[in-house]
Amino acid sequence: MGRKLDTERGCIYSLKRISRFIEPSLLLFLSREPGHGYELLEKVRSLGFDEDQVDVGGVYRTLRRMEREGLVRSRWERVGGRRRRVYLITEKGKGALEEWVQRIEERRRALGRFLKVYYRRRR
Amino acid sequence: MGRKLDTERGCIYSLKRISRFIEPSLLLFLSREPGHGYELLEKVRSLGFDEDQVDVGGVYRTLRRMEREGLVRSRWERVGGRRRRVYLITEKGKGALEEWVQRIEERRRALGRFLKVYYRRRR
DNA sequence: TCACACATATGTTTTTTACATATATACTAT
DNA sequence: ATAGTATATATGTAAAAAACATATGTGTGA
Repeated sequence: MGRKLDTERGCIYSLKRISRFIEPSLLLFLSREPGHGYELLEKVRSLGFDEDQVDVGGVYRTLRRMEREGLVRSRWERVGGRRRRVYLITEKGKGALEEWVQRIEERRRALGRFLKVYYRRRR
Repeated sequence: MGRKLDTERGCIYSLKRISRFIEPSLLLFLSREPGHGYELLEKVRSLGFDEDQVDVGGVYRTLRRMEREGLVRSRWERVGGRRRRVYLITEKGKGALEEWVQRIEERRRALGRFLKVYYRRRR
């Protein structure tokens, strides 16, 4: 999106994402069961972090990066002639998820503090 | 920081910030009362979004950008010989804050969904 | 006068995001 | 048949944001 495009779109304010959620979300779903990119994309979208759509390219790119870093492994699968790269979480990936969860709980509390300050006077 | 530096530091996992909180936090505090950068820096830090310290440069840069965008205005003040650039929120800035609050509430709910999925099976 | 807190700011590099584009197969309606 | 849509996996690139370093100057207290 970006400020430039916001203006082009005619939006008054340009609010961007408060992000970095693709990696933890992918690890989360992969910690439950193996999955492929397209499927994981839908699951990540279901969390609703993004008012728009989650970037498809971002999901695939993040999966490949996580594989390079040893957080996940992958293998090709063929389901009815359709090829899929199915990802599995590694032990290292599980450790990373645990850390993400701590981080996310912290972040959620911080957002709570933000809102507490916001609503302190009004309403 | 970044992945490279994480490795250099000897960290096992490289978790980065889930960010974009400086702008909304500055608007939040300025919606309560005018303030200058150094003071606002401390207030933003008090929200605890960041496990580390909030970037000083980021705060000042964001304030200047917001002024260019008309979200805040500023004037120099002299307090005991010490010069400060005091910022005030504008009507446009208040509008932007309202939108940020919506966004932040959404985001908080999304984090809640994330954690709900995480804790669904374990514990 | 030395250190430290207060105060503001910019330069630069790296990382992340956003958006566009490319490719290929399977299925579904016309 | 074939055109369109859903499934599926990527990469290229530009813009934005973040991280980190550095520069500068004043006030205050030891």
